[in-house]
Amino acid sequence: MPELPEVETVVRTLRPHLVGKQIVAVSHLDWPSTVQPMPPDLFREAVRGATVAAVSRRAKYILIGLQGGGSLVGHLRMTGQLVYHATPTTPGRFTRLVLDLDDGGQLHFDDMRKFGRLRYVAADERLEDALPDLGPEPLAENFTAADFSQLVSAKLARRANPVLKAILLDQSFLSGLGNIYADEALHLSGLHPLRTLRSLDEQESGRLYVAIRQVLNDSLTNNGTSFSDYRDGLGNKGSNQDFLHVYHRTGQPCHVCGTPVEKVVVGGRSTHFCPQCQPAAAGG
DNA sequence: ACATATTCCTGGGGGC
DNA sequence: TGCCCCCAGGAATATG
Repeated sequence: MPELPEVETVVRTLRPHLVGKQIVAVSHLDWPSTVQPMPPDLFREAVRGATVAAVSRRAKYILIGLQGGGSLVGHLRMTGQLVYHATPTTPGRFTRLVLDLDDGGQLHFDDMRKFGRLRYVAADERLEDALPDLGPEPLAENFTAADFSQLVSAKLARRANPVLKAILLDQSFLSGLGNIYADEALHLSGLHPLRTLRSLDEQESGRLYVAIRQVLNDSLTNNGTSFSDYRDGLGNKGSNQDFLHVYHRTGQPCHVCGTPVEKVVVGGRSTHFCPQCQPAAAGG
C-alpha cells in the first residue's frame, strides 16, 4: 500500500524523467474512473501538448505541475503504479492510462484494483480545492515535537478522543501515514493501538512523534515497502518489507521481545501489535 | 465527534 | 481440480 515513503520514492524516481518533457498524446485510457470527474475525451484534450514543469508530493498525492499552471493530481490508493518507460511499451493487463512523451518514453498508470486516480486540475482551479483537508507533513523539517503536541492538544480541545490507530490514519490530522506505518510507529513507540489520544502523557506523545518520523525515514531509506504491488517510478521494488516489526507479522515473534504479534481490527483496518511491548492502558 | 457500514475493485487464499 | 466466499484496504460517503 503506497503511503508517504512509497509516494515520495515514486516522485523522486519519476522527477528526472518527467520534468521538461512534453506530453504528446494520451495513447491508452481504458478505465474512465481513473481520470474522473473529467470525461476521458476532455482529459485527453487537456493533457495533450502540456509540458511537465515539476513533480512533487503532498501527503499521499503525486503532483505533476504543468507549464501554464495546470496539474495532474495522482493517488495510487492500493495497487496503483506510476511508472516511466524509456521506450514505447505495450500496455499491460492492468494498465489504465498511458501518456506518450516527446522523448519517446511513456508514463504508464497501472492499477489492478482500479481505485487509483490521475486527475487533471486546470490552471484556474486552486490546487488546494482539488485536495481534501490534509494535516501537516510529518517529515517536514519545521514539524517539531512541539507542533505534534500542539496538534494533539487542538484535537483534544475539540472534545475528541479517538484511539491512536484511528487518529494516525486520519489524513486531516496528520498526513501520509497508512496502515503499515501507523502500526509500525505505535510499535516503535511502545503504545497500544487502542490507547486513546487523551491518555497520552507528554513523554508518550514525544515518543510517538519520534517514532512516526523514524519509521517513515527508515522506509524512505529502503525505497518503500513492496509488500505486494508497490513499485517506484521506474518499476523497481523497495526493500522495507524486510524490516517491518509488526505489520503483517501476526503470530510471528516480536523482534524486540519474542512475544507473538497479535492482530485486531480497529476501524475496519487490520492492526498489528506486540502485547508485551505495547501494553493496554490500565483498567482496559 | 466518533463508530460503523458501504462503496469502489480484483487477485488470491482458505475451505470443502 | 474447482468452485465459492471472503479478505485486503485508502478514502469518500452515509447513517447512527
